[in-house]
Amino acid sequence: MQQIAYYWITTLSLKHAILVMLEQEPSSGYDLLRHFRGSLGYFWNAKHQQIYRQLKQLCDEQLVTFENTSQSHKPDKKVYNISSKGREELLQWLSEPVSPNKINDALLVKIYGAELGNSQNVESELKRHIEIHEKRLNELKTIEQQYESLPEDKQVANRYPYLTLRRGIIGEEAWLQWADEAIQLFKK
Amino acid sequence: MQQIAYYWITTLSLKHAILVMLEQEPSSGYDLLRHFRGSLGYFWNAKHQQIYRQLKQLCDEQLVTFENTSQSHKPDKKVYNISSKGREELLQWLSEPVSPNKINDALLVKIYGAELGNSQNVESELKRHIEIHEKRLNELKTIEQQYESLPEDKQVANRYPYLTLRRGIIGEEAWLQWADEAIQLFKK
DNA sequence: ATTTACATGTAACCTGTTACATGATTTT
DNA sequence: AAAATCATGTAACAGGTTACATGTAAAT
Repeated sequence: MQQIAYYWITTLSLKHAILVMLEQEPSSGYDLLRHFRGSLGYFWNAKHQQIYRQLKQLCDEQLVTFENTSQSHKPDKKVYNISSKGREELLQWLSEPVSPNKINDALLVKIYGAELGNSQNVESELKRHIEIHEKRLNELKTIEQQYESLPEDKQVANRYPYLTLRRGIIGEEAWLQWADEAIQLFKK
Repeated sequence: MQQIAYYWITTLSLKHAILVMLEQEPSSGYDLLRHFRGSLGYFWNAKHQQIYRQLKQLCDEQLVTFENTSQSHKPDKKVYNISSKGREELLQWLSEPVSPNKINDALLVKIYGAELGNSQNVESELKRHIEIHEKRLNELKTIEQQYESLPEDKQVANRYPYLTLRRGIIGEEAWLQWADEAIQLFKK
């Protein structure tokens, strides 16, 4: 069996993505949501319904605890903390292998089948995506500039998150480079 | 609402990926599975259980038809054909926008949290992934060489699938370029 | 002898999305 | 006045994974 080396590969990463964030600082579900929309969102996505459901499960498993916190001029919120059991779980997960990212890219399915339909539709769809990716690249580069203006000790402290940012930047640049090639082909 | 422009964006792409393949040639579930493991697999993945279930649904929706085919020295198989209703559905889908690819990358979650655990574990995990990506890049380049040795008319006929191949190659090269940066950082 | 390829499925479960639901405060 | 942000949830459904299930034929 070719796959035997991978049979113990772990999945369940929403759980661990949340634990990583809670390890950095106690957060409410809404805080986590914003985190997912910001930096983490470039490599892990989740909707609020998923986050709240997952937090409930994490409570049931005693991997996190929470406290109700009242705020002035804002609704109450539940602030979650990672527990020692949660920390153990996280360290265990960090030491295990993961399988490479699964890719399901509908735009490429469309391009693959572009011959069948109206290729102009596909071309304008491609252009729409180019705008989205350009915007995202600019956002990432802005974050990179902020990182580069940090004092050196803070840069060192954040070097691993910075690496994930670099992944985003390199990935988006490559995407746009490919899109250039694609546009050239559609022009022919 | 920022998202309002996208509210009619379609999903459901396993369905359409299968229809695209059936439009090219009638296939059994097993044929589709191999297709997903081969060229298409670099941007759309599905397990056999998912494919067989989806084919059943497509039958129920009358988007495909099938015939039982017996083969010598091999088990019987069901060969599926796209129906005219399926062709309509496919053309409709090709003309609609899709949302950009959702990314959920567990390796990046690990790197993001690398400070918390043993960074050597993360480094060796990264090296394992580098091997996988190098292997995949080589496979893609082999397919590209096959494409380049085709006569020009066949190259033109396959230019859209070729574009998806280019996406794979450029994407893998960028991934490996990033991994180089990452390895440099771990050495420090 | 063992593994890989061929070929198709069911059942249980986990993960992710969409729709529905509420309500205060702040900004435009 | 309308929209965005803050804040948390339920319910139904769709999409994807893992485990179970079976059996032949060809290749190593």
